[in-house]
Amino acid sequence: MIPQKRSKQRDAIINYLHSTKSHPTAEVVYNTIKEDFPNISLGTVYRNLNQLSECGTIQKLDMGDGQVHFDGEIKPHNHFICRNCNCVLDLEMPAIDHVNVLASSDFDGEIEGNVIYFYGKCANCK
Amino acid sequence: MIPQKRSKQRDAIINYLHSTKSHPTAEVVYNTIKEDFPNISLGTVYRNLNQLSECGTIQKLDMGDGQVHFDGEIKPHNHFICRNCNCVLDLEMPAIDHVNVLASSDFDGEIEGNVIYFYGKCANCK
DNA sequence: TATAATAACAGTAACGATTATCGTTCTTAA
DNA sequence: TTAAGAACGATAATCGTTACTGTTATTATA
Repeated sequence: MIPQKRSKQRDAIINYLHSTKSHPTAEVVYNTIKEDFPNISLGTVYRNLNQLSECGTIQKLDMGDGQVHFDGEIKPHNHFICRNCNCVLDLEMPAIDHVNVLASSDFDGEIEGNVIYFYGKCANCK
Repeated sequence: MIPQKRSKQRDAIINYLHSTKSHPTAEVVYNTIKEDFPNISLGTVYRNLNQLSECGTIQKLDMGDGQVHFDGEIKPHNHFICRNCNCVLDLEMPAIDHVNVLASSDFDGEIEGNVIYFYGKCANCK
């Protein structure tokens, strides 16, 4: 689960994700890291992305476009997906926790959290 | 896009989805319909599920478990996913549209809608 | 009711994203 | 410095889904 030995490849992946506000797929991460590590394997990228998201260093985003995206920003925030260009943007907004209370009325289980995705047109596509 | 000829297979898929409150995957739909149509093809199930969700007869749900789920209930409602048993439940609650306004402040694009998934423990797993 | 056009089918191959395997290389504690 | 084994690169396998192809079923029209 938690990495036990350091590796240059993993460091590079973390650095890249912390340096960008985009929300790259594994493929994009792979192609980017490849510039510095021409021999890196796609499997290595997947293994590290999964490991890092399991231990909370990065965030895994599934927004329904058939590919998982990764986000170096781990403080809670919401995401916007453009229906036109499919770009993914962070939304700066207060945590929306009160909807959990709304959802809890008339529900017998226990609601621990929520994930909200917003859809529409980004500034460029509007 | 819109079906032009009727088929028993498609009717069976619609009936099944309208008769259950579960949110089956294509695989589950396939195995269920197979009881009445032993020769039905998985491709037929996928083709019809996609067609039906395109024309609004059913709803497509991507909840981040790697498989798409389908929902015969098309009036807007939210979903709950149990972190323990992975079941998917409908949440009876008012539409949560005001969060779009919250999200729109400080955002230059245009927000058209949102999808909220709630996570936690269902009544059985609590 | 019979016919003809073609939508929808079953079977299966192909695809794309992701995961698993395996022998080799690198990291790190002793 | 060394040895254990974590992490790697290369590649095969898996899984969900889509595309293709020849056949069957639906339906508008005669």
